[in-house]
Amino acid sequence: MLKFDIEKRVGLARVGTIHTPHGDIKTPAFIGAATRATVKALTMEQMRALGSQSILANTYHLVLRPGVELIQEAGGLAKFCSWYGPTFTDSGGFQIFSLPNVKITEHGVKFKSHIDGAMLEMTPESSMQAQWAIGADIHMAFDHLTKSEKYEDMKLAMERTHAWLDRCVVENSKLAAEAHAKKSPEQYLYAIVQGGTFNDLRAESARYCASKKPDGFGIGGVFTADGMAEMLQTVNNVLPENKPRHLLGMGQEPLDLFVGAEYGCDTFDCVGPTRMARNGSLYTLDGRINIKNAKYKHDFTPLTSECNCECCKNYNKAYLHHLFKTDEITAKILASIHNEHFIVSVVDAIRTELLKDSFVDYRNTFLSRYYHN
RNA sequence: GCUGGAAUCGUCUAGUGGCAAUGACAAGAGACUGUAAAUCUCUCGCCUUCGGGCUUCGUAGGUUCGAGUCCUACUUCCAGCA
Repeated sequence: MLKFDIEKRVGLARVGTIHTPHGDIKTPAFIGAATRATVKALTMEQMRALGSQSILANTYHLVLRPGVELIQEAGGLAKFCSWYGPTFTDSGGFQIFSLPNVKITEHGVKFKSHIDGAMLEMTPESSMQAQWAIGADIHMAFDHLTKSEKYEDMKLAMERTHAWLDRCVVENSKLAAEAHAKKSPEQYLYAIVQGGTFNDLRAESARYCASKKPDGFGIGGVFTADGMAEMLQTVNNVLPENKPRHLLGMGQEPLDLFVGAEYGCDTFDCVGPTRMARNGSLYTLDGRINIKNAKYKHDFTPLTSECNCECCKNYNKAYLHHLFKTDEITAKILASIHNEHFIVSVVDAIRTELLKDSFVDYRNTFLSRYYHN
């Protein structure tokens, strides 16, 4: 069983530590999105230096390339990419949602590979097998997201997620027993709560997931902060307190992280910070700015004087503007260092402020300044 | 000097008688949430009440209902010959 210590509770919020075989995660924490075993534009050394505690890779993408066998040959995901710390994998469920040409049946999902067009099938069993082979510390159950906003569709997706969770749990036990026999490190399974924007479905999903007694929970299918507080209250009041909760995919907006942590989520992951960075949209305490805008051409001040990332400590906005306008690789690297550091730091600060009992003041001050415009 | 060829939005370019005129780049702005994203979208002659109006393809004339496109001269550039 995954060890999770909670040292402080403030309402639904908690400060804790997830103990994995490859190290601890002090929560709340932002997990870097390393979809293809890399956080785009960043080295693992840079990730460590900017304060990241853990990364999350994607099973679908790694199955396609380089293939699960190669990662096994390397000694698992962490060794393969030289991340000497805790790792997560997402199940591939999100790709049902994001890729065109997917065929969903009770058995599983048929994808058309976006690389060579080959038909591939992923099932709860095959996702579990792939995740065990990839060897991250924490795995996500294979779930079903839907683009539909209709209640009936959301209910069906949730029910399928539950049926698949049953199969994930069975397969996971089998694989865990095999690993245990071989004395290889333990790996853990998070069930994923679905239910969309419907709180009765969310509550039902949380109850169902909890009944399966997984090691932790992912909360999936969340796309905006609208209604998130209420939804998280519904879900996290049902989920057992003593297990970690990961809010899947949210964290592009600082608001997501404040609401997520306040209402009981422990970890977050999001591609937003690095994608924003590559596209020139950079976080400051006064909101995001587009560094490519002409007004920064002659601005020789740092992005923000209150940031101590490598980018802000050493470079100015005019230089970053120049790097973006000339499409230099360094632009994306520095911007990614900054944005990832910014978001990791926001969540770290939430942890600190919860411990100091000053969370609410911090949140109000931060958000009113950040969303001032 | 002669003989050819060329001149179109900031740049390169499409266009060989029929709607301010193609594409790329540059420029300006926007979007992005478990990454098919180093991506995508919009604007890009001037004015506009968004219906449209006005002025444009080196310069000046001409032919034509109509010219970036054909003709004449000039200017500039390129190539070859003197």
